[in-house]
Amino acid sequence: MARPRTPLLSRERIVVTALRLIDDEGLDALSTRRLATELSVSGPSLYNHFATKDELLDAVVDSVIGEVDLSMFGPVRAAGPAGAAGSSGALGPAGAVAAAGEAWTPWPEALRDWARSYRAALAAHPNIVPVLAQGPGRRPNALRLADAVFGHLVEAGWPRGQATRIGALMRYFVTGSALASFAAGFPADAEVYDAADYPHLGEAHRLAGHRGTVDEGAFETGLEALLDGLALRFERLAPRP
Amino acid sequence: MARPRTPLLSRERIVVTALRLIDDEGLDALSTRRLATELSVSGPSLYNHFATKDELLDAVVDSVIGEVDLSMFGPVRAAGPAGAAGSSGALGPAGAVAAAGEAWTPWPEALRDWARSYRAALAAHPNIVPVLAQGPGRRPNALRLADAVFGHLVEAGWPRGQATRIGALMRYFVTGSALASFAAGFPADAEVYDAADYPHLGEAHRLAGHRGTVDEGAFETGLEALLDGLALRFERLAPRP
DNA sequence: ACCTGAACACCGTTCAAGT
DNA sequence: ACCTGAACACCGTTCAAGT
Repeated sequence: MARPRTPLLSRERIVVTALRLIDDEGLDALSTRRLATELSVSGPSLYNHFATKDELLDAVVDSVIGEVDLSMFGPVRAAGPAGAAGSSGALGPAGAVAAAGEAWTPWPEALRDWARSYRAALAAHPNIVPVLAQGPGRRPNALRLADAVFGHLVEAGWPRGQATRIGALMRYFVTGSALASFAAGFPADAEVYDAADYPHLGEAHRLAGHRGTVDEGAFETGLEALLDGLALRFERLAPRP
Repeated sequence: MARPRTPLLSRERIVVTALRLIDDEGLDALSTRRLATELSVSGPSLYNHFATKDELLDAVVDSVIGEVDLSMFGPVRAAGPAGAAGSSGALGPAGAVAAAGEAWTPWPEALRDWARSYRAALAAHPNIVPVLAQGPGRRPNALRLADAVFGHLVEAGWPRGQATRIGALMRYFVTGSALASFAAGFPADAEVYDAADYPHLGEAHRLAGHRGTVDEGAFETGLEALLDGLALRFERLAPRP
């Protein structure tokens, strides 16, 4: 067949199919040959659209990050020619509000909403989290996310150094919670938990059955604890009369 | 040569060499053939000691978890015939103290010390964290860790459901922080951070250079925030007069 | 019991060849 | 420009053969 008049593949079709394969069968199931079969082409065809498998994985990861809601951090900058509506010079909340006519969300609330959306996006595709957790790299959506969080915290009054740390620690917590289910990590087989070896794990075999609620509860508890702890720190920073 | 009179391999030698390979060259560099070469044997020899590569990886992971300090949670139960000194039935701190003659560490302090040791052990081998984060499975050291944390929290007065969530959220945070450096995830190349696209990331190219302090600072900030937030919750739970 | 080489069904990637 | 088959240097694992 050689070259068809209308291309059989596109980057988007490849990315979507790769993500589905990773979701359904795990990261190890994604081989270039298997993916090509899934797309009804031969293996090397993929190299017309991605230079390496790593570049393909990068695109898959960024498509997942793109699902994270960032609207709580203020006006979304257009992907096209930026700068026109740019509030890049804004030094505080007042500036952002004035520029966009949008309500400015207090940082704890914004952080909470964002963390939930972030976790939801990642938890929908847990098998790819180890790749994504390696950092933003040069992926546009990941950089946009980092920019939005950092910018909002600084505009809210956090010193830049602290804002960096908060961005980091929030990512630690969210990626850690999305990487794997805590509950499902404990085998459902009761015989694993010999009372002589593990005196407190007598009920651990039930965890996997309550996977959803356990993990969700742990995430929410941790998120609230983090925000409470950060609020204490923020008050110490800028004491209110 | 066939079978030598003294075995060329042992599980421990294989595990140690595998971990070194993973640390030095990444998880992908660990192939059974490459590992065998490193051990001066042929590939299939490994299968006399581990049934599969996954079983080998499990052993490597558990050896890393074994480095985590659990002494702050009280007397270490002997690996041999347990039960003799067993405080398995202890319902509170007083019981543990009496049984072992050891000081009982308040839960926030114990949790802090443990989290630091946990992170240090994992951060020393970041390339294997994705494997380890999948949960304790049937690995003895991982189960021992879960047992110690949960047991201590319950003895400290946390309801069992809350204790489970705290164990989970602490693991989220620690594994997330050890999985990858936040700072190193941002390319050191300043040209990545176009001001039109990412107005707040103008200094992000400097992050990688301060990798150690940024990640350490973020971990410590997050840990203190978590503990502060949990302390608030604990007070609400059992209000002091 | 513990090691070997040969073999099987896989990998990621390159490249010349086709339209 | 975009697809193909053939080829290269790899994989994890099985198995019969050796001592």
